[in-house]
Amino acid sequence: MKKLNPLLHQELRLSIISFLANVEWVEFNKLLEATSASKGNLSVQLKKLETADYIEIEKSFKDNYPLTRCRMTELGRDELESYIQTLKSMLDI
Amino acid sequence: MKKLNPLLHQELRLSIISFLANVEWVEFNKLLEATSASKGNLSVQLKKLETADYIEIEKSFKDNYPLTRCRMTELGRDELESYIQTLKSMLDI
DNA sequence: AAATTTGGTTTATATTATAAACTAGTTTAT
DNA sequence: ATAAACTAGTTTATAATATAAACCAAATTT
Repeated sequence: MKKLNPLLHQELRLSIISFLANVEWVEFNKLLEATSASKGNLSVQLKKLETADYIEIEKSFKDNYPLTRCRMTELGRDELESYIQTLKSMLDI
Repeated sequence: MKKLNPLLHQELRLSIISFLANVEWVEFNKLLEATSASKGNLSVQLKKLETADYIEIEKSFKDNYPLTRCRMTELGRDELESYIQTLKSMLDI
């Protein structure tokens, strides 16, 4: 039985990654809304995904305010695909 | 976005449940082999699943040794099905 | 110019997972 | 018959992880 990637096998990070899978650059606040996470938790989990190179984080300013955007990397996409395959075989779906 | 049942969204417990989904009564040692877990971890996670009534645990003796068998309950089966549906919608699969 | 809001980050705490240590007994070798 | 080794687990101490509360810097509103 193949092991589930523990970085992806966590609800918030999986929500983030599966959300990012369908779009390009997404703002922090958009993810906040999409995932219903707290800001602190979202910040921490985004950094973990970034550290693993599953997403990239780009910081800028918009209308004078800091603005953080994220998008998935190729590695992130590959790992998600692989995670899904593992799940499918585990669950027979 | 529906929440993933945290009792099932854990690798070992998910392995246990998805293994039990396809069989009837299974012995502790069989699960040990099927999941490659440590005995302690398996014992703990089985108890959690039993506490939630997702599985039942039956203790007996075989050839003088204690023997523990488990099987899934109807609730366990329902919750697994529901977990899979949530995952599918989350991951678009 | 004080109070509030925005857009986050850091960090302390709570939760969870895991493996090491233990229990209780059985079998085997001496 | 008794010590050593093994079976089949459980308990518990520690490690890892998740989460939210507290914080920060700057911008805006009053």
